[in-house]
Amino acid sequence: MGISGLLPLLKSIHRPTELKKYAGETFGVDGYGWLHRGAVACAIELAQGKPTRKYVDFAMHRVRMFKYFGVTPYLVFDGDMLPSKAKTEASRAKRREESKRIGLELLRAGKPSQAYAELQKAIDVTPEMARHLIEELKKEEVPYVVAPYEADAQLVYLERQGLISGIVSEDSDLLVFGAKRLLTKLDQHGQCVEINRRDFCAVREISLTGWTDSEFRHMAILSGCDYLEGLNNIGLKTAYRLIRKHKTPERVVRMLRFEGKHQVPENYLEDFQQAELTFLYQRVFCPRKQDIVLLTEPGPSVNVDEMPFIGAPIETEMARSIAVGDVNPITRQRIPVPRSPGKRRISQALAPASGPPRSLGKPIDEYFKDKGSRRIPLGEMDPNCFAIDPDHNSNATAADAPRPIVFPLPRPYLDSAEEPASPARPYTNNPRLLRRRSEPISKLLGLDPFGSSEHRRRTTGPVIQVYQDPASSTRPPKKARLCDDATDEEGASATPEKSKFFSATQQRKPAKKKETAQMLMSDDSVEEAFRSLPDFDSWRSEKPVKPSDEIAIFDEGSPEKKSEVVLPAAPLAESDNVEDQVEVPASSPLQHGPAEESQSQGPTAMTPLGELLKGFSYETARPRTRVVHGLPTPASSVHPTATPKNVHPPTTQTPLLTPLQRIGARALHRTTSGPTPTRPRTPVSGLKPKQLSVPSVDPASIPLPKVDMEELEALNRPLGSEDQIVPESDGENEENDDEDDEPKQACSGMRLDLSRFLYS
DNA sequence: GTCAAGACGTCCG
DNA sequence: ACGTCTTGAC
Repeated sequence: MGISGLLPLLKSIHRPTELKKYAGETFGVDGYGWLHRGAVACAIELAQGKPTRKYVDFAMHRVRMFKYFGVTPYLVFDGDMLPSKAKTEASRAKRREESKRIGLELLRAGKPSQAYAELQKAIDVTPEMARHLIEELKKEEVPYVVAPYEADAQLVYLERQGLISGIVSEDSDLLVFGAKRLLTKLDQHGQCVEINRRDFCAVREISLTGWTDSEFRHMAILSGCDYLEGLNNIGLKTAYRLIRKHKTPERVVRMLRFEGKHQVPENYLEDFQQAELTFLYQRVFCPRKQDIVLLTEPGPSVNVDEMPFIGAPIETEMARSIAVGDVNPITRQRIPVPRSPGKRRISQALAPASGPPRSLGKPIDEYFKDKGSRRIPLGEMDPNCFAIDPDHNSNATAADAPRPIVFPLPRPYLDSAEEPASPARPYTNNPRLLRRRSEPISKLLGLDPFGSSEHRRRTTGPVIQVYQDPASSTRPPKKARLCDDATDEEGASATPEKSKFFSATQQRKPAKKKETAQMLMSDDSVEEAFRSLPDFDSWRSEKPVKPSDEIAIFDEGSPEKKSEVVLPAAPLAESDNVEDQVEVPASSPLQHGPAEESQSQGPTAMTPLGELLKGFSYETARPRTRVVHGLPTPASSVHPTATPKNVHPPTTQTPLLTPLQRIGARALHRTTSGPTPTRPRTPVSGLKPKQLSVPSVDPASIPLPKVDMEELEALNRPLGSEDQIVPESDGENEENDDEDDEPKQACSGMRLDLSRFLYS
């Protein structure tokens, strides 16, 4: 279930990838999902009560696929259901029963296909089924855990703890829980799609730029989620608009009631808050502490006792028993150990643990201190050996029973810092940057209703390179509609900025589509870009110009290129050495002193533009993005989705740079490692530089428009391993990162992928 | 009056 | 994921 329509809404930040690109990492997976899919294959047998283990086979097949690709799966199973879900679960159970009945009838009636279809709806994944799978997982040393309540929350917790570096799931709820890295649409070949929280700023469908987790969550809940029915006629888009416009759920509800167009239940707000608290504080099992904890560390103002809806507390020993799969999380009864399916595996199971890396430090040792018993193939044990009296069993379990195997990841950066994961891929982590960016705006403004004190680990900052071209004729109206009423409410702070910007622009091309202009005005990604024009500052320090003139630079090249230039909203984000010339310190008087970042830049922080922008308190408080002004070959800033006209101009093909551009290009070149719109760094061997510049590629030959070449390159780069290799790198010593030192990395093999990717 | 965005229901893998 | 229906804007 989850939030219907959320994943499609984020389509523009879907990054096609393959599992093998995450080799060496551990990914959490939703065990229920795999079991369910496996169960579909044997729906009939299950409905008939026949013994079958096909669902186990399916899941294990996936496990092996993960291993094959070098990725460690960390299976997480659902536990008990939350009170808030109990009702819906009850009705679902009823429906399953109904489907089962109908299905079996159809079967008897000799309509197998219809029966099958019906029986698929009757599938119920039980703790016993999970237990069967768990037995196999133990044999293969696959880490797993049974969540006290929902697997989603558990997965996100594991991710925050750095026990996994991402989550493989089809459930969009994970994003609402705060997942940072989600892999979806995984197929049997290992193809999948990555959705990264840090890319949210790049979503094209709606502008989530600067949105906090809190706002995002509000939007999701408002549109309807598992914990709270949505209001009639309010889907995601509308919810987005409402939150954007009114900022807080309270105000949204007040407005809705005032307008009377929507009927809002009496206690909607209370329910809403409960839903949110459930997303925030649901109980999970911490493999490190071996105990129940809350998904989010509660602040002082949070009274857990007043939140029964997040699930009842669970005693430590019980929680452990549940976590390892010994006890049914719902009934709290011991789950009988299934009779051995796997005699063939005995030897393997008995084999001295080759499994988990040994030198892993103490938490791990703890997990393995019960090694002895773990080695005994449970499947071969007497099923009753665990059937102890309830009083006693918890103790026994805690001490003797197998525990989830937890591999501390070979990913130093995960544990090292507050700023965890900044993982891999096209990203780099500049803690400072992230920190800055993660400051919730609403907080700054004192708007956050439920005090989004939340997690410290939020990743909000813009990270990926986005080539939003507001002028792109592809989507203006939609966005305009989504944003327009936001603009009129946004108040004085925002408006002037826009008008300044656009008055300038419009003067230039008055006759140009008015529509477009309006759309632009309503598009805050423009503000975003404008606000953060990095190099404006630097430029100006050398040769001050009026903002409008700066804009002019963009426009001048060629009218249609304006779009490209205006927006590469950006990313930079990830450059490690951000503070160099390229970065625009500025923009946010509210948020941070230019202090640290501008050793060399100090002065630029308050350049004319900076001052200009001072007025826009709200806007400027948002995370900033970096824009790469047209310079480096325009090509680089062309997003694949750009209309052909954007791509074609021959001029874009010529890498001729003005001196100024060269400076900028050099700076960017040197300082960025993430996907940036900048002129390509040295391409991976096997690719000619030219191939990286978009114009040289026929747009038509690019099947996946959402990906741009820079990103592709970045994606194919072994950043994951970089992180591992350079654990402590604070970002200052990686100048060459994205350049030619790649060969050094242990990923020469991946290069092939790039070309494949490019031309497939 | 038209058009299109968005919500919602149904079907499919 | 697709298709239909309702609603709101122009």
